Parts: sequence; C-alpha cells; structure tokens
Amino acid sequence: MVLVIAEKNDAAKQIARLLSESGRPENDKVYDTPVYRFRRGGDDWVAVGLRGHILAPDFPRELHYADGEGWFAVDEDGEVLAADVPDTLPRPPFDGGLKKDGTPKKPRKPYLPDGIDIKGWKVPSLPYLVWAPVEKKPAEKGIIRALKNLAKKADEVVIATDFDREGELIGSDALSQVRMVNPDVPVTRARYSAYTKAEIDHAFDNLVELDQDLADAGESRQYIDLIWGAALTRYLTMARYGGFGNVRSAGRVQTPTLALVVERERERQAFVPEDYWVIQGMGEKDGEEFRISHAKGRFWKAEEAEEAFAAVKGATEGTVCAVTRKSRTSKPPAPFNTTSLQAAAAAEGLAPGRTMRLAESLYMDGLISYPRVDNTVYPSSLDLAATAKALRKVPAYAPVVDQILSGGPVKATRGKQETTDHPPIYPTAPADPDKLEPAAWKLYNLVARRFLATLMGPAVIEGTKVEIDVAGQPFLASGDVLKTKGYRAIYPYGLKKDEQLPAMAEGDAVAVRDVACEAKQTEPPARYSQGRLIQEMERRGLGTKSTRASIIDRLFQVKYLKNNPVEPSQLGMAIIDALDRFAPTITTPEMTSTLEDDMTRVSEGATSEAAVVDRSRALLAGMMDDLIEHTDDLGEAIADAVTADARVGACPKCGKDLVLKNSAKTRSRFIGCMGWPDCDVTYPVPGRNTDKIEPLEEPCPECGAPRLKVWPFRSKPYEQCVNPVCPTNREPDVVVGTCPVCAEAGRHGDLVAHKSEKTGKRFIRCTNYDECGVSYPLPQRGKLSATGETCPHCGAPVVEVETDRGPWRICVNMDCPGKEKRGKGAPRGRARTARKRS
DNA sequence: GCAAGGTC
Repeated sequence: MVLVIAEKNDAAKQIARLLSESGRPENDKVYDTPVYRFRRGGDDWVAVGLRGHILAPDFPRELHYADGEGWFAVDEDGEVLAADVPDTLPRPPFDGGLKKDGTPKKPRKPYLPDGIDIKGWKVPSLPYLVWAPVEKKPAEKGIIRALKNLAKKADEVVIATDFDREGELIGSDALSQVRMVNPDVPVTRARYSAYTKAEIDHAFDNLVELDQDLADAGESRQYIDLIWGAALTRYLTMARYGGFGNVRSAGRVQTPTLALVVERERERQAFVPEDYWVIQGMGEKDGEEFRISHAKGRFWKAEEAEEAFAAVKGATEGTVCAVTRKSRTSKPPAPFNTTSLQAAAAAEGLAPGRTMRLAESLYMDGLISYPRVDNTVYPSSLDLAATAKALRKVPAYAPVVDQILSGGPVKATRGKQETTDHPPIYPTAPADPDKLEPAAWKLYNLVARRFLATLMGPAVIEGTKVEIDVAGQPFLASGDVLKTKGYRAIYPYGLKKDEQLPAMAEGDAVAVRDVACEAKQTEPPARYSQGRLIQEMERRGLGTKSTRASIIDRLFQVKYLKNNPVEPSQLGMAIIDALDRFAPTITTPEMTSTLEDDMTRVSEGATSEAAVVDRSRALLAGMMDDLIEHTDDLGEAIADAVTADARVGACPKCGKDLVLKNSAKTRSRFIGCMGWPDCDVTYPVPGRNTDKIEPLEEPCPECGAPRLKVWPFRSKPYEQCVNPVCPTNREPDVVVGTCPVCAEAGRHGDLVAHKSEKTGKRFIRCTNYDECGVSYPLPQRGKLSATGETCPHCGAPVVEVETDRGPWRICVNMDCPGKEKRGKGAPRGRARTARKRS
C-alpha cells in the first residue's frame, strides 16, 4: 500500500481524486480521520490529510540536561571548558563538564540550580529559559494515531504537503511519526503547486526526496519564535504581575505590529496643526444647487483669506469663465487574495479576524474557494464562464451575469501577485441570502461581486470643472458623473456618489449665495484602520496571510490595542517603550528579515539549525540580562500604564485617580479610588457589565464625579454621571399601586417607586411606611412604569421594566408565591439551568 | 498563563 500524506484533508481528497484511475476514490475513516482509498498502477493507495503542524515545540516538562551536544561544557565553578558558540556570546550556567576524553559528561543533576524552576513563571528563571532545550510534542493526537496506523501497513510513503517551507516542516514532522512505527519504509516527496491532473501526475511521476534542510529552516523559526516569545512574555507578565488573565505578550510579529500603531500615535501626538482658511459657498443654475470653492483652495495666511473674502462677501452672482470636461476610466479590480479581501471587508465594517472566521465557514459550506491565498491570477484551469453562470441563480447577479456571458469570450483581470498554490478567492456556488447569517452574506456578496467585477469592463467617469468668477475672485465647482458603469454595475464598494452639475457654458450667469470664510486646521496622520494595518504588515513582511488577522486580534485581547481605527492603550505604549530600551530587536520588522536570511542559509546547507537558534538565544540572553536588571523600573512603568488605562477621572473627595476595577467577589466591575483604604469612594458602573464604556474628559458639573459614555450592546450610546445619587441621575417618583397592608387597616397608602438619595438604589415604599413598614426592592436597570395591575398570587403591584430585550412585567414582591425561588440558597448560573433541565 | 505557523 502506498500512503500519501497531505497537509490538509481537502488536499488529500483532491490528490486522491486526481491520482485515482477511476476518478472516484473511496471515502473511508481511520479512527476519526477521513482517508481516501484508490487504485493506481495496480497498487492500493490511501491518502490522508494532516491538520497543518501535528507537532508543537515546547519546553520539556522535566528539565534535565540530556547531553552536552552543541552546548557548553562548564566546570564546577562555572568556568567554560568547551563551547560550540563563539566566546563573544553570553553563556548560560551549566551543569555537566567534560570527561577525560573530552566528551561531555552526562549531568547527574538537573540543569537548573536549586530554587530555579522554568515551569513556574518567575523572572530569575528566565536566563535559564533562554537556554532551555525545546522538544516537539504531539499536538494533533487523533491525526497522529491515524497516521501511525496507516504507516504500519505502508510499503511506500509519499509526503505531499504544500510546496513551501512550512509544508516541508509539516512533512518532516509527519515523517518522524511514520518512522516510529515503520523505520525502514521508503519515503519520497511530491512537489506540486496546483490541484490539476497534469500538475499532480507530474509530481507523482517525478518524486524527489524530502528537503531536510528546508524543514530545518522552518524548525529554526519555530524554536526562535517560541524562545523569544516565551521569555519576553513571561518577563513582561511577571515584571509586575497583574493577576490571573493579565498576560503581557510579546513576539517576533505581534510586537513590531504593535510598534507600528504606537509609532503612528506618537506622530499624531507630536503633530502641530497648522491654521488655514477656505472660502466656500453655494452656486445655483436653473434651480440646481452646487458647491463652489475659491480656486486657491487653502489660504495659509489669514490676511490673504480676509482680502479675498472681503471681495466676495455677500456676493449674489458669478459668471462662468470656463467649462472643462475630462473623462477618466476606472479599471476593474484584481481578483481577491487574502490580504485584499481582508482590506475590502474591513472597509465594509468586518474586522480581518471576523472576515477569516466567516470565510472559513463559507469555504467549509462550499460557497467560496480556499480563503488563504497570495495568488491574484485565476488559473487557466478555472472555468470563468461556468462559475459566472452558476451565480445566475442569485437574482441580484443575474443581469450582470447575462451581460458577461453575452459579451464574447470571458476575460478576467490579473493581479500583481501570481502564485499557483491556490486560485484567488472566488465564489464556488450560488448562495441564498436568507440562509446565511447577515455578516456571512455580506462577505459572500463581496466575494461574488468582486469575482463578477473582475470579468467586466472599466467604468468611465466624466469629471466636469467649472471656473466661475465671483466679484473678481476665481471659484471652482466640480462634478463627477459615472458615464459608463462597466464593472461598477456589480461592484459599488467604495464608490463615490455622483456629483452632478447643471449644464453650464462660458458666459453664463449663476446665482451665488452663502459665501463664507472658514478657519480650519490641518489634521494629524490618520490612525490605521484594521484593513490598512494588515496591508502595512504585509508590506513589512510581518506575519503571513494565515496569521496576520489573528495577531491583530491577539493585540486587542491583551489590551495593547483598542478601538477602530486602531489606537494603542497606555499599556501598549509602555510595552513598546520598555522593549525599545532593552530588547529593541523584538520591536522592529528586521528580526523577521534577519530570520528569513538565516533560514535561507539553513535551507541552502550553509549553516545549521542549531547554529542559527543558538545565535538567536545568545542575542536574547544579552537583552534578558538588561531587562532583568531594570525589572523594577519596567514593572512600575507597566503598572502605571495599566492604571492610566483604567482611569476614569479624579476622586471628588481626595483628588486621587478613580479607576475601573474588577470585583473578585461579584465578578463585576466598579469604580474605586486609588487612595483606598484611606479613601473609600466607590461608584457602580452604569449599564451592563459587558457594555463598552469610555470616560469623558469633564467631570460632572453637579457633583464632581466622573462621567462615562456607555455603549449598550446594539443600541445607542449615552452619557451618564457615575454617581447614582447625583441630581443628574434623579428619576421622577412613580406611583405604582396602593398598599395592601394599609388597605386592610382601613387607611390609604400609595406605593411609590423612588430612588434613595443615599445609595442611589431604586425601591418601592409605601407613603405610610412609618405605620405599615411596606417596602419592596426593584430591578436597578431599565425604565420603570406603573401598569395599574396587581399580582394574582399576592396582590402586590405589577410594574413594567423596559430592558434591552423589550418590556418585562414583574410582581415587585420578592416572596411572591408565584415566583420561582431565587436569592440565597437557590442554585445560581449553570447549576440553576442544569437543575431546570433535569 | 508563553509565539507563530499551519488548519478546523
């Protein structure tokens, strides 16, 4: 049996289909892993797909020094006896030494000194972590099990993973697993770069050997990424530990990406706005209005602007002195690859991470092609006309599809990047908008329209420029009209609205009004949108098509970034400052380019994986020394930044910072004073726990407490003072019913919902409270109104509360027999739902 | 509790 190992299930399926003589391989499963069996050249074949990397590098659980190979040999006093790396590089402590014959001793003791444990995240262990050995551990146990099962029975193995560096590594890792159960089986490598019969046949007729140097190059990347990432992440996290869930990460790609955003923010902060003036007004001809602006555009001197404005102030008429028309064409766009899809989707409000998750599910549903590609040129094997024709089933596309199919042979645009790994992203089947969730449809629609647009002609836009003399001053009006729709008939994304001008000719008089001189200021460079950031990462060689979106997500998750367009937090800026000072290598894209060079040399056999990794460890070791020396400084800077990010304002009582805190007990957030325990000021956070909030600059004019802007999920934001007893938070009292106790006693008492001036809490109390003692608690959130109804179970009033999910009617009596038992003693959360189910 | 790279 011949075993074919592909990188992913989909590839295995394709390869099996193309290699099998029948064209229809048999679908089978080994344990839970799908495999494809077929006949070829009189042999039984089986193809299995991996799931990318099946092994993951990690530090050993028990860290002993296995042998001294490639490492340092040191005597009892720590003197270096022998080393594989140059003297100029920093050295780790080492336990081992040399035997008399010069070979390294097997250490008897663990590598780490007493009290040092790299399993725990402690700063003193970091110099050891930098030099710790790395192991490859199984990451995809199910796949490995299936692979070994098949390998046992294999007479021949063909590695058919993707034709790139990571593919070679994935294949090499798979081979290591094969060898464990079948050490002598012959192994070859198939190299293909398209799933076409010709390409796959050619690859399997010309099998080569696995390129171990190339795989080693990939593995050195894995090791360096892990070692730097783990050491720096642990350092930053532990320099001032912020408690569970407060990991401060760093890495070869994420840190330079964060640095890009921080750099832009610093440019914005350093930006000095310049004053300028514009003179604008409205023109009118034949009842149609249009905007006119002074031909000079921006006046940089106030006097010049004033002079020009003095001439035209109050003008009511102008004369057309020239009309020029210029047509320009807008070419249809190139086919989508991952980056251009992410950028286009980001402009439509889908963040890259979300785009990739949606794309993955559309791909799995068979609606779009493989979403991780660099290629922007459709392969000749793709039947463009047939693909377009299939989209005719989507009513909105039908007219354009007909137009494309009736216009002679179908031709497509080509992008600049041409690779043959996968086709550009295109729709593989028509979709039904009613069967997809709105965001998935939005993305599908974008992909489908883009595909159709790439098959269409250019759009022609006619631009009109009209020069108008107003009281001796030159003014301009301009208009853009889409003359020939071309691809714009199906692809409206980013299209500017037509600005139609009325018909005008030289010498015409036009009415002019509302001419005004406006003072403006130049704007700082804009923040990155997520789409722009992705493109910038690609430009600088940071990350890959498959990782960029998730790396940005990670930066948001660790709270280095916030908002869209992307803004760094104080923490994000502090992290970059700290690393820039002591570990600058990690903050620039150069680490990636150096690594690329090193990997090229490893793949060419000019150097070894161990040498490259050790050099990198040595570089890190030096930086780690500097970092550790300044741990207190850095810890403080990070803690200050975290406080600044959490700050919502100043304490009206003691003047110290009021910050957002998380209560460990109630698992909810509140606002507390940094002066605690000397100052006891706390406030609840308005809105729900999950609502996005942002502090406002100005404190409350009534009570001096901070004010917040709150964005409730899927509804309009509002601004509110955090002090519940502030006059601005007062609510009118609402009479919700009559008191049943007073009624029985022959009195009249009104039950009134009102807000305590002390605690700010809302509750119901009888107007005769002193006599009857009747009060009820109330929900604290949502607008309250009386219903006039009483509860059928207990006679207490029923109120209506307006919540996010609409109005809700409740009996205000907590002990009402008609209510399910809640409160103390009643199970909560999951336990409660579980009980309900059972 | 670490990275980045594959893929689900």
